[in-house]
Amino acid sequence: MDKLPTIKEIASKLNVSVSTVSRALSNHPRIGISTREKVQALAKEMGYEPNAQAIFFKQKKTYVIGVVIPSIREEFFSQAISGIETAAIEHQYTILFGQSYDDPEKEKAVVEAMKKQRVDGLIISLSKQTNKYDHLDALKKFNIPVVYFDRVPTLENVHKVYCNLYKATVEMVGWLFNKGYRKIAFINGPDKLQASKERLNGYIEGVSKQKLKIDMQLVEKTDLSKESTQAAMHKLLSLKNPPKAVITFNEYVHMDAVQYAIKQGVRVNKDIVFVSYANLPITGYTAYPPLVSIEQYPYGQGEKAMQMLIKILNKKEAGEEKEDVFYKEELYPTLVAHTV
Amino acid sequence: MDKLPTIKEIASKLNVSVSTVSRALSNHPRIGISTREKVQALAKEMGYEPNAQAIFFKQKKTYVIGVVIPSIREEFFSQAISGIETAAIEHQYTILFGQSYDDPEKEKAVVEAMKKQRVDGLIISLSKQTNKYDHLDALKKFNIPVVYFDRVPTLENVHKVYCNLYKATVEMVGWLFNKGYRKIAFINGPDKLQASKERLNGYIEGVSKQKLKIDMQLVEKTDLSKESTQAAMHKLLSLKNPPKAVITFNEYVHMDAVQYAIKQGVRVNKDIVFVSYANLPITGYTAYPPLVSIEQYPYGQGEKAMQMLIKILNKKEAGEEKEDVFYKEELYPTLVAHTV
DNA sequence: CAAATAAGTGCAAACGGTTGTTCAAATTCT
DNA sequence: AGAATTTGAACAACCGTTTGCACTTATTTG
Repeated sequence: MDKLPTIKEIASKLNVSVSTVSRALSNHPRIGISTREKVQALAKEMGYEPNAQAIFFKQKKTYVIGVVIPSIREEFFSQAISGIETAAIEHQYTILFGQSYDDPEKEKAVVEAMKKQRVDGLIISLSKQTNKYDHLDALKKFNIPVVYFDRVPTLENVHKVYCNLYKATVEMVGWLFNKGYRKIAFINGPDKLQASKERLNGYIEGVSKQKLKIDMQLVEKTDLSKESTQAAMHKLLSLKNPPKAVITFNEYVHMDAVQYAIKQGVRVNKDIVFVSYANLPITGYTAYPPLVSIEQYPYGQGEKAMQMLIKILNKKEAGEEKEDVFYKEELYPTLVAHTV
Repeated sequence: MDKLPTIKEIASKLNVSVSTVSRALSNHPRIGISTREKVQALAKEMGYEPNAQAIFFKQKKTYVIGVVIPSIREEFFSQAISGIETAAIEHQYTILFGQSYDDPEKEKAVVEAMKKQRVDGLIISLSKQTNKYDHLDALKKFNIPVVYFDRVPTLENVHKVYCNLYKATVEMVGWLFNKGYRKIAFINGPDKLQASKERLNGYIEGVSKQKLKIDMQLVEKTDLSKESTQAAMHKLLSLKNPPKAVITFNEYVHMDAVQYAIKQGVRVNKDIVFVSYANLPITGYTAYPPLVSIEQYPYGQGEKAMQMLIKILNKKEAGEEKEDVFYKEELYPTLVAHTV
């Protein structure tokens, strides 16, 4: 309805120029004290608020960061978002939000929408199927830096924050070994994810380290869907010699695997024990939490990713940007026994 | 580094005016076919993309909707966000995201940040402590319509989407009665929420309807924190005549109450049965899901809220806006037996 | 007391587009 | 052929704010 007050209106009411008003409002020293006060008083009275759109437009800066994740329904990512938001707010940035639903097409679409909005930067955790990065490379032309977190590409020349799960996985196998388990199965995630490779390598190293024979029959894969996880679990249970322990890719895979095992009459954590990655709050309420988990710090990863992005943006503004410098933050998680 | 191509550069390279380029790109009929093609070809070659910031600025429209919720970590809200996002994307809107963490101060801060960003509209689920609406009223001056969902204020002159839980609560009490339960306790949420009032009224009506005596000792309250819920459960268990059934405000209260009860040696769903509101995916994995829940359609509420907001925005643009028309969408949920 | 300096403002361009209006050339009509 | 019309493209204003520069007074300074 009624237009919002602008600097121009203040100017004309006071018979001064817009530049004077602009300077008066920002306490520019060249503006006389009386003018300054008059302007500020009127601005207040009229309920003037600077139009951020206009300012951002002029400054070619939006103070908006795009955040793209596979699915907000996964507690892991909702925790991550919280970390991202906290860091963003601290630095006056806001968050433009989008989900890929693990679909590369949708991922591309939201990334493009964000490009359109001219976000200052982008934080993304890849869809599990993404194997081309064109849509993200396109952001370079637009001078929009990208920080990957958790589900990062294996590329070297990108900014990223992630957990290196290799060591922790070795440790986890060792933990199981010490508890007396020898047949240790592993349900891994999609190949394309760096995380899957690390986990697999950790598993292999862990098994070797205990001088056990590596049996690839014990290594299954899931695309993270319930069905796929059930199929993997089914295969494992169908072995002549089923495993005594199962390591699962993440909490959701864990829950689905456990659920399936129970249906098959397995006495969970008795016939077969389960351990997993990620230690989420919800775990405490589930029927069969993993005996131990590997904490992946979703909140911390999100926070660090945002901080990294802000650092990059600041360098850019200061003109200190170097094309070939890529930041990498690698966290080394450890085992946590689950607190029931 | 290298600036992005603008309409101006295209114009100068082709020796035509910017207006011609602008029109050529938007297929304006007054532009000759040959010029049009030349322009579009060059635009493509240069990788031109319109600067949405500039356009939005001129059109005084951002295509950004602010979304404020208490906490993304609650699955209820992450589901709601998904619904909101789906509807938004369909209509080319994007989502600016913020959490209040159930803190009125933070809520105010994020609402103000969104006002600064000149969002086209706002969707909000109130913090459980919010009792003043100044920060939201302030948006009126900025012509930013607000749609409340789920945690809506009791005010009449606002747009809102919510579940009316009165009827479902009556039904739930009836269900328990039919199963033979007579001493039915109720752990309710914060007073200020409309939802709490509806539930309480439903409870009272439900109990009366079965010709049972209303015993206010059986009605406890929680601020939704774990401690508060435990305290409420503690009180109920300390009664000379503890309840045989407990209705809890939501899933989280349910889980905390159950956890506490177990610690006190209660055999859940044997000594005492538990029923709850909200039927979330995670429930299927929990140790003691409620026997029945009242589905609150978080996804649907989010989606409807977004659709409502878009309708309002469209009316506004068409100039059909009426100051005193307020939309209200009331959903009437029903009981669902929990699928384990 | 003229000249240099400082203080206080205004002018105008710029950010990247859109759009109403104007203007010239080409075409059609009478 | 001259008038009327259509076609194609340029001009210019505008959105709200910032900012370099110029300009006018007043105040110092030599």
